[in-house]
This record gives sequence, C-alpha cells and structure tokens, in this order.
Amino acid sequence: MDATSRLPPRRSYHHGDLRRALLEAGIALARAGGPEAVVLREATRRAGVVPNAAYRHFASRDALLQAVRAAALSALALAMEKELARAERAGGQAEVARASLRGIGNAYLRFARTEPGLFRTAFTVQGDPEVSPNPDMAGRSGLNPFQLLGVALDRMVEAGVLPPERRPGAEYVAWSSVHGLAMLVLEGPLRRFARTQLRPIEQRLLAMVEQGL
Amino acid sequence: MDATSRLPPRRSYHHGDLRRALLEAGIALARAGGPEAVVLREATRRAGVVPNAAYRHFASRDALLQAVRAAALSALALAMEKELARAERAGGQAEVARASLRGIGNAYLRFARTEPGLFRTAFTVQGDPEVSPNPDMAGRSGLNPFQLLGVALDRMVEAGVLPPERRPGAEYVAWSSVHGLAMLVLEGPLRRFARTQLRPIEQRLLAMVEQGL
DNA sequence: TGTACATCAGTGAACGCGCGTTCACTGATGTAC
DNA sequence: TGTACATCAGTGAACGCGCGTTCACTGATGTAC
Repeated sequence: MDATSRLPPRRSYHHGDLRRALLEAGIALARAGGPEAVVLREATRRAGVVPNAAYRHFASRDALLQAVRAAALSALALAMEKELARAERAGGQAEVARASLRGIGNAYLRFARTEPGLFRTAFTVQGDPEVSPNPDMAGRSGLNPFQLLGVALDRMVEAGVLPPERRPGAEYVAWSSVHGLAMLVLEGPLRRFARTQLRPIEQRLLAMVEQGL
Repeated sequence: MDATSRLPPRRSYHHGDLRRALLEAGIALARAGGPEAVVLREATRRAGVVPNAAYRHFASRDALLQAVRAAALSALALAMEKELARAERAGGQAEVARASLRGIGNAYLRFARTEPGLFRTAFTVQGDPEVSPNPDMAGRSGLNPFQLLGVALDRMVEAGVLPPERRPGAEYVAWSSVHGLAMLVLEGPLRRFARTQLRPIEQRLLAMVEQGL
C-alpha cells in the first residue's frame, strides 16, 4: 500500500532475519486491517524481498496468518497478566478475586477497543480450529487468555466468592458475555458508539457477570 | 459447485422472476457457507442465466449480499416472534415476561446452531454499518430482532421484574452475552462441543442474564 | 590458514484462478393509436 | 384487432485484478580436511 512501509533494497543478498521481518509485517497488516489484510505478497514487499522468498520461512499464507494470530493472543495474555498482578494488590482475598475477574474482562474489552485488527485476527478463525495449547499464544506465565480467565475464576472459588459447584463451565459463560460485547462494538450495532457511551455498558456487563455467575 | 443446483436451460428468453431466483440462490449459498460464499457468478449460474444479467436486479455483488442479509435477519425475527407468542401463554405477567426474554435468547441461540451460515451472514458485517431500520429485516410485526429483544425487556419492566431505571441500555448487555456465546459456538473454542454439552451452558447463560440484569 | 563442496536463503519468471464488472448487442414484451 | 415503436431483460465477449504458489536458478555462507 504505502510506500513508507517498504524497505529500501538490501545491499546484502541474504536478509538476515526474514522470518521475523515477515511476521512483524504480518502483525502490522493485521493491526491495520484484520485477518483478511494479512497478505503474503504485501508482507514480502514490506520486507524488501521477492514474494516466493516467504516460503523459506512459512509453508503457506495460512501459516503466516496463524503465526500472527498467535502473536495477537500472546499480546492479550500479557495485558491480562498485568491486570491479574494489579488485582493482587487490591486488599482482602475476596476483593482480590473480584478484581481479578474484572481485570481480565477489562483487559479483553480494552484490547478489542484499542487493537481491533489484532483482536479480530485473534478470534475470528475461518479455517480449522487448532485447539492445541500453543506456547506462542501465551503470556509470560505460559498461560493463554482462556487459561488466565480460569485463574481468575479459581481465585473466586478459593476466596469463597464463587461456590465450587458453579466453577465448572464458568469460563464459557463469562467469556461469552465479554466476547459478545467486544464483537458488537467492533462490527455490530455498537460500532458507532463513542468510548464514553461504551464504558458504562462495559462496567454494567462485568457487574452482571460477577453477580450472575 | 454442484450440478443439481443448476437449472436446465430456460426455453424462454426472459426468465420471469430473476430477482427472486437470484435472491434465493444467494440465500442458499449463505446458508451453506456464510457471507463469503455469496458469489454473484454462482448465483447467476444457479438461476441459469449469464453473469451480467444479475445487474438488471442488483447494483453490485454487495447489494445482493445485503438483500440476503436482510432475509436472514427477517428469518430470525420470525423465530423470535413465535417465541414471544408462546411466552404469552406462560401464566402470570411476571412469568410471561421472563419467558419472553428467555424465548428471545433461545431463538437467537437456536438460529446460530441450526443456521450457522445465515447467522454469520446476518451478523458479520464487513463493510459499512447500515443502521437504518429496514422492513426487509423484520418479522411479521415489522420489528427487527434487536427491537424484539426490546419488547421482551419492556415486558420485564411492565411486570415489575426489571426496575425501570435499569431498562435503558439493557438490550446491549443482554444481546452481548447471547451473541458472544453464539460466536464461540460457531467459530470459537466451543466449536467442537456437542449439542448436549452446549444446552446447559446456554441455559446457564440465559439464567445469568435474567438474574444479573 | 586455505581450499572444496554441501547447504542454505534468496532471485526471476511465470501459472492459473475465479472473481466482479463493463460494453455493445438482440430477442421479447407492453403500449398507443 | 392490428401494427409501430419504445422499453425492458436478457446474451456474448472480454477486462483487469491481485492473489497464492511452483519451478528452476544462483549468490552467499558454513564446515571438513
């Protein structure tokens, strides 16, 4: 697209770190335009390399996309970990647990708001599932976003805020609510809402989850 | 794709009802493969007509897609209306109100489960918003799915089950939860779950919304 | 330290794909007198 | 009821597009002796 994003011709025949360069170009593309914007040829253009050179490092366009996706999930996991750490300084055990769950939800919604392209890349999978726990999708703890939500819910149980019998399956219910709001904001009827209108809706949703679980 | 879906060559030069034929082909395509499967050329093939003939009836591929989308929303609205009517026979006013909200949620989740292609076509908009209330998206009542959710929530307030001050914005919170679950089932971590595993999660989510609102 | 050779990471050129869309056309239909 | 003509709804042929991907290649690098 944009000429500034292309590199000047290299002087050396070898690139040096083409895999990383392609991945970073892919991330930039996803950030700007979501998964469908991750175009192999454009990534090679930005890396200053001929199109087919990508095949030394990625088996296909889809392999590149999956790597970008993993990076996006990892970024979200890192944001969640920060919130969890912050929650630990919240006071009593029950308060820590509640703050953890809210923190996870807030990190998720903030990620959707501030990085819509990466968010969509992370969560709208078109092809096959890929359920395997991939370390590339994780944060520093080695846990991915879904598992980090589990941590927050475990804290709720340990703190006696969530009855143990309601723990199984709780992540699906919590995840659904927050994910749905994120989607409505990104590509649904809430698309045109300003951030100041969104905040109260977000907080109300999180309160509902906390209470209704 | 499939030869059975193509019509034998017409005997008359004029088709007779090409617009309807194209729309129905488009709906069939969306049903089978979601929005990206709504391919103008394939629709004309199925209607037994040359590709550019479509332009007598639709200004562009996107116009056809929007018409299909409206039809999908209308189908959902009809399903919701049925649930609302059924809820009216539920007993006392409070019980009717609760049954209405649950009915709306169930209709939504069932639509996502049984018509994933149409669901995705209805709700994953790639281009511009189109917020205008379009009668083509409505059910018999003239209300679209979002407005029908509003009806259920109004009933909750009238029945005294939902405090009036919590009414504004309630549709966004309710919608988010249910929409999120539908998305996770269609293209998220719940994709591989059997229907019997899904049902309890669905019911629990709806209970949470009812309580947590 | 120097040379021979295998391996690696790029280049160059070209494919086929199916799509949406445009143009100039012609057969069929409906309307006015 | 019959004819003349405008309008409508199709046909036929062709575009350009940018993509992912394959093939045979060559320049650069690393390794063994």
